[in-house]
Amino acid sequence: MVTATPDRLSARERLLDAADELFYEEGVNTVGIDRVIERAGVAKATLYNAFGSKEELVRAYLARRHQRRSERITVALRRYSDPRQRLLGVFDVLGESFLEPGYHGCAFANASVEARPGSAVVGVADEYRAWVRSLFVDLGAAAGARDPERLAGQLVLLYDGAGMGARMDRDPGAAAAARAIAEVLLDAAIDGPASASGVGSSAVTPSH
Amino acid sequence: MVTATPDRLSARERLLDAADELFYEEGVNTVGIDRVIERAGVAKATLYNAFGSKEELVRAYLARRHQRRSERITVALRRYSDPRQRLLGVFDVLGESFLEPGYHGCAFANASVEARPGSAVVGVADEYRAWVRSLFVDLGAAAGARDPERLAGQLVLLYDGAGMGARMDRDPGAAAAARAIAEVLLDAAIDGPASASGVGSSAVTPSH
DNA sequence: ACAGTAGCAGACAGATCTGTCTACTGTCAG
DNA sequence: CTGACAGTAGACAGATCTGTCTGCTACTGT
Repeated sequence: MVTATPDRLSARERLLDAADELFYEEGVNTVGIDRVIERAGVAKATLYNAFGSKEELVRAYLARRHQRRSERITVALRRYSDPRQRLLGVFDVLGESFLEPGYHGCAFANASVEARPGSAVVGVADEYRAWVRSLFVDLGAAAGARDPERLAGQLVLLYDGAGMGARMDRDPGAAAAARAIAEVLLDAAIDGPASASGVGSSAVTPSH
Repeated sequence: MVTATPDRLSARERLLDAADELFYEEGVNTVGIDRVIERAGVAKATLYNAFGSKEELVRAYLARRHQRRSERITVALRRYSDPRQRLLGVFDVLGESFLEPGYHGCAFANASVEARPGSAVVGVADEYRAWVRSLFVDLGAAAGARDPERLAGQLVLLYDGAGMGARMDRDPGAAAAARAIAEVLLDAAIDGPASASGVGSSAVTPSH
């Protein structure tokens, strides 16, 4: 039902492919429906029959992106058995993404900038971020962190910073920089009780 | 010439004020010219007389934002004389920004998402980022970092990560988290040659 | 054979956006 | 007083965008 003939994907699938390329590459608001259906080789009625609205197409595009990204990371981490390597491996995957041609930053962050505040787009972005965070919590716990939640917060910050730097400075090396910092933080999170300053308690909860 | 009567700002200034609020709050592409001139209380011809195009208005809005932000940080850092406090103070200013009502992330990053690739917007964003980086280089050097360039790269990454986290997770505490990490990195950049792992050389250059 | 379904092509409505143009108004220097 | 100037109000052109609707085609299960 979803799958069409073997050599030709279903209209829905082709629409999602086209949406993925165009929306990610050029932005959600810049790309009109007409260009999406043109690239997908699909009639306009088919799009509205399958998705109902542009916003829903955008939501579906992001949902699929979330699914593929989490799968990709999960699979890539299977290469490692050492918990420490597994945690740092997330940044290696990130670095691979940065090197892909046409990297334009985090799709969820980008779409979220263009979305209306109450939009469903914000919802998928939240889900994605929750997934990343919980991934880091699990990896941190497995690696023996004293406070996995706190470490995860720090790692998400590095994850975000790397993505932003890679986009704004066109510098794929941001992933390696983030990885190096992650190593330091991971060591600090496993070793004895706090190294020098009051990092132990003043970070995860705002002190204002 | 620029300044009008004392109680009433010049049309150009009122346009920039309106553009700043609307473009930052709701996005550059979402807000039309009509809404800007309506809020500024200005005729449409006046806008095109003063700026020539919407893109130029956007550019001017970002340029003023850059100027104000750098001034704000510079002034705030005058409170401290200790180089270490001055460096970390940048993240305190960041935290204050996050607490302001209606914080919506880095204006340059947001505008850059919505801009066309070759746009002048990308140029001002680059200038802003170059300024932030050189600020961190100077502060790091003053604080006695062995490799101020490398440290600055790390701090920019934290700066970006904090901004992204504050926006996407609606969490102003991201600044404090970034500050805590910055402390660790600053210590590591000043102390003896590398603490545990090979952080000393493998970070600034990607090891892939 | 035939009904049902999925899809294609494209016209169309209605809204919105940028940018231009005309005509009017108030202020101030000379 | 008068001409230059800066600004106001709003109509207008031309483009573009979302979403709907009509008619036609091709395949597929019974």
